[in-house]
Amino acid sequence: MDALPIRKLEQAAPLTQDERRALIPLLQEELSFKARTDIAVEGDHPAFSTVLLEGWAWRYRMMADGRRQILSIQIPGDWTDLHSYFIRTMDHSVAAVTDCRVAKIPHGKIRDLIEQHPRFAQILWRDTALEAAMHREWIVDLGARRSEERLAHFLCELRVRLDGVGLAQGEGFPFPFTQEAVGDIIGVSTVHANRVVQAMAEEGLAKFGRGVCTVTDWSKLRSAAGFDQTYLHIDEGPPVDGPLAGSS
Amino acid sequence: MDALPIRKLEQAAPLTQDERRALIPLLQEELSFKARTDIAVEGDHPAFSTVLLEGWAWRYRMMADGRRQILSIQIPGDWTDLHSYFIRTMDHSVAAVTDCRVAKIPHGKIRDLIEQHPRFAQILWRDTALEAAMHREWIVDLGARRSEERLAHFLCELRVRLDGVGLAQGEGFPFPFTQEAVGDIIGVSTVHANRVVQAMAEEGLAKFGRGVCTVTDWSKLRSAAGFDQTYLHIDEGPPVDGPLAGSS
DNA sequence: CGGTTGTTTGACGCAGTTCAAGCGGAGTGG
DNA sequence: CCACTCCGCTTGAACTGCGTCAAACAACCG
Repeated sequence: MDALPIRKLEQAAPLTQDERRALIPLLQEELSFKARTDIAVEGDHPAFSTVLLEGWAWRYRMMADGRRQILSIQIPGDWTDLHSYFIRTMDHSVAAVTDCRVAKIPHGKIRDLIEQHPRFAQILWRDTALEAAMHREWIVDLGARRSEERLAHFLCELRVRLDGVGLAQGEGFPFPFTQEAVGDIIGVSTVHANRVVQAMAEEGLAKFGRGVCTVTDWSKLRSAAGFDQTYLHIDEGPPVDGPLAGSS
Repeated sequence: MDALPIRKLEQAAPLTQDERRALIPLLQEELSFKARTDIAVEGDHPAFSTVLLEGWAWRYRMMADGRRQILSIQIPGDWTDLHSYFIRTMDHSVAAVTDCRVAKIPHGKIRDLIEQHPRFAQILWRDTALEAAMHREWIVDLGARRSEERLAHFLCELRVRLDGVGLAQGEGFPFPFTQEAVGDIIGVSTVHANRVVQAMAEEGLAKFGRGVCTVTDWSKLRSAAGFDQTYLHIDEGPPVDGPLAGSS
């Protein structure tokens, strides 16, 4: 179960036995967060990074007048704030959506890990690049898709990512979001989020209930969303002449 | 002039004489692109990364029905596709906005550079993290700000970034975008982009003309945009216990 | 069983889109 | 040097997606 972060990193390239042995101890120090509490807050200067072991989290940004924008969703295996390794000041907050367990990894230990096993720099860096790619897709969502496409696209992304860590079973998958949260994800008001949700249920695209989303016809949802999973770069393998090529 | 990419990397941490000597030869192989031509296209598998030496570029994504979303703006000193070092398939395109000169750096040479000077992994990785931070800000823009705030915010970001590489002089700065492009940046139609541009001129926030944007009252524009430059992480210094701390 | 949190509905208004046409400046060819 | 063309900018009018306000309802929980 807690090998999840490792399994996720290995999507880039298998780890050697040595690398694995070096990484595992770093995942031992755990923190727990209750649902709806902050893991890191805008303005903080964290001295450690965290990896999500269990539960859901999100990045978000509050504006002066109370508007909130959710920036990305974190599922088990994701690094919740790897960037704090490079960037001193948090420019957004991270919160637990459900109850969470995270591994706490002091920056100094990441530094040591990379010094002793330089390939980790590349592996973690790739993770940062993937996160940027997901951000770009959200920019396309918010800038160029209609609200119903956006929600459909979000569901597609979520399914593929959950699948990657074995958390989506068949048609349904966990969906721990209120409609207010859905609105703040796809950039519409709560009222409109409700209408989009209902419209999608009526069209037979997706149903929501008790923390679960059920999709009966994925290909229909995919085409409604215009979803193309290239940007998630799953099972793609590294570039031919790239840093991780040797081991694939 | 061509030391720009180096100067930009040194915002994170000064390079040693050795590192500098290793980096400079990589910037020697140049390519030129005419305005409005593609530097890299969605679906490509680039074997090299590029750094912008002169001119402007942008990342963009086309959708099946012709909608276009611009994902980020590149100015001299920026890496136009560093991520292709890790990610085999381009999930978006990069185009020259004006005539451009870029340095072409084969992935193998980046690999060698990092092997011989491991600190470059950290320095370039930080660049990727900064790009992700800018993407997040655009997500906030498109999801939670009104169109006029968005344009104001975009101008503020641009000014700060241009300032960082010495390309903004006083009140005015180069602004090589058509109104159609402005619309595709801030996620509105061309017609509406025109109305926003005019409204901002009337309110005395910003004037546009002949490839130049003029802002007489920056503090006014800043507050109209709700601009806070934290997310650009300029002059912030690295985290205390982070990888680049020793040299600041 | 009352309070709290999340969902649903309706009415109304506004921000932004779409379509369609006209305008002006810059470049090009005769 | 003028005429033509193209491209980008501008304008108006009708339309629509989405926001806002306000209220009711449903579910959960102590």
